[in-house]
Amino acid sequence: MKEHVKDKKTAIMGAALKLFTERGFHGTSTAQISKNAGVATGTLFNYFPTKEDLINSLYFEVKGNLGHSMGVGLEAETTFQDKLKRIWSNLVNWGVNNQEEFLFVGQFCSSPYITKFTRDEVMKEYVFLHNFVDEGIKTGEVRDFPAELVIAMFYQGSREVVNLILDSDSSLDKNKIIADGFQILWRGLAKV
Amino acid sequence: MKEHVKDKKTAIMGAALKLFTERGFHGTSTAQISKNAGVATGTLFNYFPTKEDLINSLYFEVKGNLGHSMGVGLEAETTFQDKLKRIWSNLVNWGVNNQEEFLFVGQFCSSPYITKFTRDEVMKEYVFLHNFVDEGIKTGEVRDFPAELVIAMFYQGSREVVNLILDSDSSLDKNKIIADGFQILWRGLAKV
Amino acid sequence: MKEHVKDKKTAIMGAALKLFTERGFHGTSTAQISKNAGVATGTLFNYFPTKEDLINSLYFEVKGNLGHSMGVGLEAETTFQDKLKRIWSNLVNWGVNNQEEFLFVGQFCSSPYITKFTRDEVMKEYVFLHNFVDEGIKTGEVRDFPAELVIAMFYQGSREVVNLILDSDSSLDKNKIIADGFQILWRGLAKV
Amino acid sequence: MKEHVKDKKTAIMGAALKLFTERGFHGTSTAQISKNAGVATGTLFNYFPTKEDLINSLYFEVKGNLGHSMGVGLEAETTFQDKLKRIWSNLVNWGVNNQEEFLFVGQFCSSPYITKFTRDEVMKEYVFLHNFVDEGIKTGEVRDFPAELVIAMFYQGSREVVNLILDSDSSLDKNKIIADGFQILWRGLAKV
DNA sequence: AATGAATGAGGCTTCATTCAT
DNA sequence: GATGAATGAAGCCTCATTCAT
Repeated sequence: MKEHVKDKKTAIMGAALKLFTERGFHGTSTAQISKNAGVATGTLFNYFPTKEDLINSLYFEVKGNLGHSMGVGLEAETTFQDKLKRIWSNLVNWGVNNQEEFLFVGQFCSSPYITKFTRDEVMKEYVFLHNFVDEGIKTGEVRDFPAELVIAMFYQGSREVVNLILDSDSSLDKNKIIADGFQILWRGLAKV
Repeated sequence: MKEHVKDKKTAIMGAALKLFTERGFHGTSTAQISKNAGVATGTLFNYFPTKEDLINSLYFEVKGNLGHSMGVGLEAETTFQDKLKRIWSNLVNWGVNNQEEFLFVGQFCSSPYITKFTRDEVMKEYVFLHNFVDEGIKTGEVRDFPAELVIAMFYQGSREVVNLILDSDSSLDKNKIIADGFQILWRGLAKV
Repeated sequence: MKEHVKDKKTAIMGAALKLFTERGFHGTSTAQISKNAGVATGTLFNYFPTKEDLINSLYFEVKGNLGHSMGVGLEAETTFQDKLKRIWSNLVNWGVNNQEEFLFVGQFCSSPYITKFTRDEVMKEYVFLHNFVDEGIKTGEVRDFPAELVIAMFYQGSREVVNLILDSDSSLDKNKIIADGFQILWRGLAKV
Repeated sequence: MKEHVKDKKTAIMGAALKLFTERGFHGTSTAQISKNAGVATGTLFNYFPTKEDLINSLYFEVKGNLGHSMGVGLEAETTFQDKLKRIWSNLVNWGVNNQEEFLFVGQFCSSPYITKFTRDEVMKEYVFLHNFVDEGIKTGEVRDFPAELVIAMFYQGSREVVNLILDSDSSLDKNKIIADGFQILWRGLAKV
């Protein structure tokens, strides 16, 4: 029974993810979402009181998921550079392997439909990245730039690499771009 | 007479710029735009047959404007690095001085409401940036990375710097961030 | 349950019939129809995706209904003349007893809002009249005129009789006009 | 100058005739009429204070024109039958030679946009037809049917003949249909 | 008389949400 | 919980008409 319930909820979120990404928030009707999810129009509102609740739940889940992926396998790395590189490739690979989620996050990260509450809640997953970079600056591995600047260029840099890989016109090798991108950043950031 | 006409059109585009940026395309009604522009609902449609025509005209104008600004004062610079730095600060300063335009472009550059035609038309302004970077790679000023990657990191990097400057929480010095940002990139890109 | 549904649909079609006939297609707003039918504005579109779909459904139903009525009781008649007379009075009586439908058909039979598809679909009901007249000409009951001409004069003749009967100014006896009208036609058409 | 004025007015009425017939009253915008007439939107309202005024003027002119044509050459005929036949072919030929006017009259003769005033005004042209038929009944040339019935079948009969001739699918000879149609009617109406 | 930009009421249709089954 | 018909506010766009030039 619990399974059954989860099925419908998952189906709704899946359909919403796809449609919101393709057509935007107002461009997608709850009826379309229900239809794509294979449930009745009323059912959606059993799980999400409001269309905005739905997109906020979705954003929370997807961005949280990204936050988790970011840190996977970090303990296996020893040097600061290797750890940072691992985070970098985790970010890029998540985007490449979860294309819809990647586009969704990019599109709605600064959307007015995502409440400040959701945004703040999600940020908690990213504290560790801030701490990690701060640490790097303190220990001198990274040159003395404002931490926000470093994080922003790092995070958006990884997104650009994903875009390049996903861009069907481009025939570049995935792993090479990941490595090249990191090299640019690391040479730019590292001391010496 | 021509002035009068231009007034209304300009007022509509101005209101649309602000509202589209704040609330998205579907989140903004043509009635709101007309009201904010101080014209009747019907007047908007005298100038733009369709809401989509309006946003496309707007995008064309705004992004074209950005394209122009990018190259201003370039002839005063001599070295490749100085030229690139000038482009960088042109980009950042345009964003800081044209906040609404900056956010608008960021939000709608990959929106489905902007037609391929508009996008292609606008791209023409950016050919010179591609050529410039290609040249830099060929002459060895820039290390041998894929040009797309370099351009993407450069362009998006400049956008991140603008975001940081505009971010009211941040109390960082504008010129320092511009310089720091460029330094990170240049060290990452330049040969030796 | 089914009843309830049918109620609303029927109410909408009834209101549409009356209003379209009185004020024309563009002269009638969907809001007026909904209001007259006692349903919400949106409800109309649950049953008819489009205003044009509504008028086409209506035309199909009404003209089909007329087609059916035309042949009622035909088997009770023996001679060709009696059969034709029965069709004649069926046509007239249908018009007199279904005034709104009668006017509706007259007004929209050559309207651009009725699609060719609807028109063709409806025509199927009238094939039998064509065959019947053809037969009459072949057996010599009817003089050798083009069948189209005969049918047109017959069908439109019946319509004129209805108009005369409905015309409130006229104080003529209904059955007499029906008989007179048929007499004129029959004397005009019959051999000898 | 007077010519010039008449030119614009005529152009407007011509465009209106065509468009009203093709797309109906509400289906045609005054802007479309102006455009087709080659004048500015405002100009139309210099001649016709209202869209309804325009269609009423048009109806008055067109139907009056038909009324006139009906009686042309009547004095050349001697017998009642020949005179009636002349009216019949005048009616048919007017319709065939003035297709747009013919359709316009058919479409708007019972339209709510034509005021009772216009309708009555126009009727004056048709008094003579009534008198003519009355006379025929009184002298015994025509059998004793209600005059309204005779006129209705006569007038609508002529319209059906026009429809048949204009119907491109039909390959019937024009003059034969005119003669056949009259024969049907005359045999139906005439004493003996 | 001629023009056409401006107006704003009104038309068709969509859609988030409710609720009786 | 699940369903889907019903609702009516709100959205995009049209259009008859006015009026300053």
